Amino acid sequence: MIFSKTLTHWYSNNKRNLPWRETNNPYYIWLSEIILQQTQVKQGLPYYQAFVSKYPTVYDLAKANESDVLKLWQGLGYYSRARNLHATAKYVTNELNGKFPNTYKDLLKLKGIGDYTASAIASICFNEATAVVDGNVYRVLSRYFGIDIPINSSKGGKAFKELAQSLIDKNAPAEFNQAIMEFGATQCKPKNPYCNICPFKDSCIALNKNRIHELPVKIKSAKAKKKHFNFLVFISEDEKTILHKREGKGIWQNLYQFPLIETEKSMTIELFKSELKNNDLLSDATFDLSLYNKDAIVHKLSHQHLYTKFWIINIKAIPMGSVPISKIREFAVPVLIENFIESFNF
DNA sequence: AAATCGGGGTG
DNA sequence: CACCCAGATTT
Repeated sequence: MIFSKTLTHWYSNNKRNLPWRETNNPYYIWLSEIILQQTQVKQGLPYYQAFVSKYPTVYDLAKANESDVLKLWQGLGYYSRARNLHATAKYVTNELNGKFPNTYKDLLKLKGIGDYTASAIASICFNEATAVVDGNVYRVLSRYFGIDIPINSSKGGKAFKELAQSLIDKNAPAEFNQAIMEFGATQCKPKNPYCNICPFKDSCIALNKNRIHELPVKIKSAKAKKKHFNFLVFISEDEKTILHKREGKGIWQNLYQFPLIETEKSMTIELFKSELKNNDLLSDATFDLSLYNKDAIVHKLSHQHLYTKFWIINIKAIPMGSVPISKIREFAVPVLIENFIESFNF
């Protein structure tokens, strides 16, 4: 009780003004929570504004095309969030008559909503006392209580959820949940937290045992794998190119890209010319090949480092599946492709 | 339980 | 370079 009181008092004096704090409408809260998954407020804020502006209600989002939703999501990453967002908007509109579920248990059934998001919506919109556990909560609780169970282990997930649940103010769950996250985000930061002005400085176990820097404990993930991407940037005499939609598993599902040839090693122009001889897109056409970037562009993702070369292919005509170059900015593309499009002088 | 899914930012 | 972010889902 003293913990939650101290926390919410701190919050009342230190909370940021954020647009999703001006409403309890589950559509807006849901939208903000999906956008903010693994995403800092600063990065997500403009996307939230754009989505609210373009899709003011869940009905508007439901009747959009997935390609338009992905285009608005472009650059934010973790694109399954956008696909699930759209699918859930359609489900809520068509199967639930536009009304979001109003309990943790029922919210959990929706695509893209896991324990954290169900707890956030249930508490903020419906006053249900379910504790959120996000990266901020792991950090605050592991430090304050001196807990060194790895936060990304199944044991840690359960332990911290139960601890947060035991601490939540059942009379003000929305306030408590947002307070502990805000506290973790702006005060009890990963590096250089403001312990000298912390309201918990006397009772924080990590601070008093000088363990701030070693908590929370996290199991390390594998290092990223290197890949070599070669994009084929076709340019025909009538100013058309080729874009392919990424399908199946893997990164960037349902986004567009130039035709891709992945190779084991970095390609020189000689190696790549022979690589192209047995390519469907270029079977018996005459073309002129040049390399846009001599040194590979390294695009770093969580689990892959993409060493990328853009190959320019000037060709007389593109028989099928071509796109006017003037329209390529209408497609949702990965940041890697977007950066190329913006820097290349088409 | 471990791997996968992005991109921006910090120290 | 490692680590983190208002996590969820698949393997």
